[in-house]
Amino acid sequence: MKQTSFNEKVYALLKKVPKGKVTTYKALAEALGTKAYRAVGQAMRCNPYAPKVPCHRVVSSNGTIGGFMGKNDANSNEVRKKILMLMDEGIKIKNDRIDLDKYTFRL
DNA sequence: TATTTGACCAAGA
DNA sequence: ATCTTGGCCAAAT
Repeated sequence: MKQTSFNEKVYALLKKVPKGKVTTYKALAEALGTKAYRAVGQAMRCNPYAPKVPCHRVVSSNGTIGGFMGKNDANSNEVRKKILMLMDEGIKIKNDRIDLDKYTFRL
């Protein structure tokens, strides 16, 4: 997986998201001046900078966590850990959903 | 160069 | 509420 300028942009923007806040793929893409929501997700899939780029802090527009690490079958235990991590940052999650209105960071 | 794919989104059935 | 469809853009093949 080779990194591209687009990915770098995504990472840079994502790095700016403070703790206790989240953002959506859509918001990120649009903040970059594009509508490539999906491309943003692909950048995450690569995720070359583990702690610098907090993929767990990026959620889908509907408030769900998204796919992340291979989205384990029915239980998605990995995703669940991330949910806990987000909660640890002060984000409230209800039934695997994030309160977007309160926690989405304005880019 | 062309086709496929994807951690998405919104609207319709 | 769940599933399908079409659309969107960039990266990978």
